[in-house]
Amino acid sequence: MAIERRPLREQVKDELLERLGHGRFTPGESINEVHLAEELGVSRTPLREALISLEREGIITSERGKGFRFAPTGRQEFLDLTAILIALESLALRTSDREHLSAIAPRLLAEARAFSAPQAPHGTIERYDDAWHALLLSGCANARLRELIDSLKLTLHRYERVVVGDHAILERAAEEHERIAQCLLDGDMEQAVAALEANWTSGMERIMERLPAVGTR
Amino acid sequence: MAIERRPLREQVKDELLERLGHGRFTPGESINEVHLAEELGVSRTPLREALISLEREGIITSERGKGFRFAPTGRQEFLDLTAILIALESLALRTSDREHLSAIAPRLLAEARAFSAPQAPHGTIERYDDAWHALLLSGCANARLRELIDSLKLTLHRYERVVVGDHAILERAAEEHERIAQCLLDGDMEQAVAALEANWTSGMERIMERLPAVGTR
DNA sequence: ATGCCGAATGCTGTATACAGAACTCAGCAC
DNA sequence: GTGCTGAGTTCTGTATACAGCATTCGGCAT
Repeated sequence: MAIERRPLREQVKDELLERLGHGRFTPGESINEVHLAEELGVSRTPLREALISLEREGIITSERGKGFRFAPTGRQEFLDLTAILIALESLALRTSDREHLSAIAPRLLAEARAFSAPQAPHGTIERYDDAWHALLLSGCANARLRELIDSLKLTLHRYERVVVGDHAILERAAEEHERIAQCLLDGDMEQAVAALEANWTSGMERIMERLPAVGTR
Repeated sequence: MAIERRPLREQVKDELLERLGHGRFTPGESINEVHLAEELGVSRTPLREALISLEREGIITSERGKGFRFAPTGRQEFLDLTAILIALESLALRTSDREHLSAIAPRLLAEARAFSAPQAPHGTIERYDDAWHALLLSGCANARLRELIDSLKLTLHRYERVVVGDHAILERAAEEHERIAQCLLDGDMEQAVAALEANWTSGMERIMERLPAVGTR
């Protein structure tokens, strides 16, 4: 039955990410360890361990004597992160096993189309884009690269809140996904990579439009 | 006078990296927190914080109940890491400010040539390659990208020990650096990126030749 | 009213304490 | 001799304690 017994620090980390995704923390907000630990029902030790881990991921900042705070967001950082992720996902796709890609291409197409359909079941919506990309890169043998991409996506998620709930944007993404899948079906890697980059650029622009010009809250 | 008063956890982290670079730990080795903390003259708390930070960088692994150990190395992981770094440094170079590149190109050339010279002062040798690449990317405005590259290089350093002290290899690298600098002087970005990738590939091959086939110690 | 100073408070950074999991090894059955 | 078992030991994961820095706020001088 596999009783999952993970360290508290990891559970705390997940919980913090979850709350951040739901907007229960705001970027720049400073963290009171005692209060937060109490609220989470753990001691300061695993909380601090989780914070240090998140700090290395760039989601949290710390300053000697001042403690931790959620890293401020900014338009420039968003652009920077996006540029990195484009490069990494392109690499992952290019170096994926061709056979595996051919094998999953139909599924990639199907899932994109299923999502375009009027009412996708709720709950799957938020995760759709992530899930699709994860499937796309499931044939990437470079484990390190996959982990890195996942980690960076966590930091990008902080920006995606501005478009959460906007179905039109996700539909547009699904269309772009269809295009990528089609390229893979055709076995045209160059086009697939180009389409993937276009997908990223398009998503980036949608978010940029909605990010306040300065401060980015 | 700027008395540097950094948190112990960071000093510990640096010390561990230093020791790892000098081969005082071997990949796969497991860590006894009490002993190591004592040896470093700190308590377990900042040591564990340093270990958790290094874990996120991929230099250390942990398993619930078993504690921490230095992450095992492997030929495949080395290749994986190299592929990532090629992509990221290429990106960094391509997106660097052209004017800044023109400005530093002469220095890049000079440093590469100075190093090729018979006897470069000792101590500068080990850091030469890193320093040169850092200078090359000094015009990259993407701070996040620069941090990421630095972080990944730390993990690569674990593999470079096999060629440490081999001056021939560094001279070859210096020649490749000259080529890159020359491209930059000519303002030929495409060629510069290609030369940079060649530099990486070449270095990778030199190291691969010397990595034991299995286990990678 | 404004700005400086100092006590008081709160919070972080580090050390230590404690409970329970994992490992070790002697003893015993076979 | 080999394999199992269980007490003892070691170590980790988490909680708690403590010292010192940072911040706040009231009082005083200007």
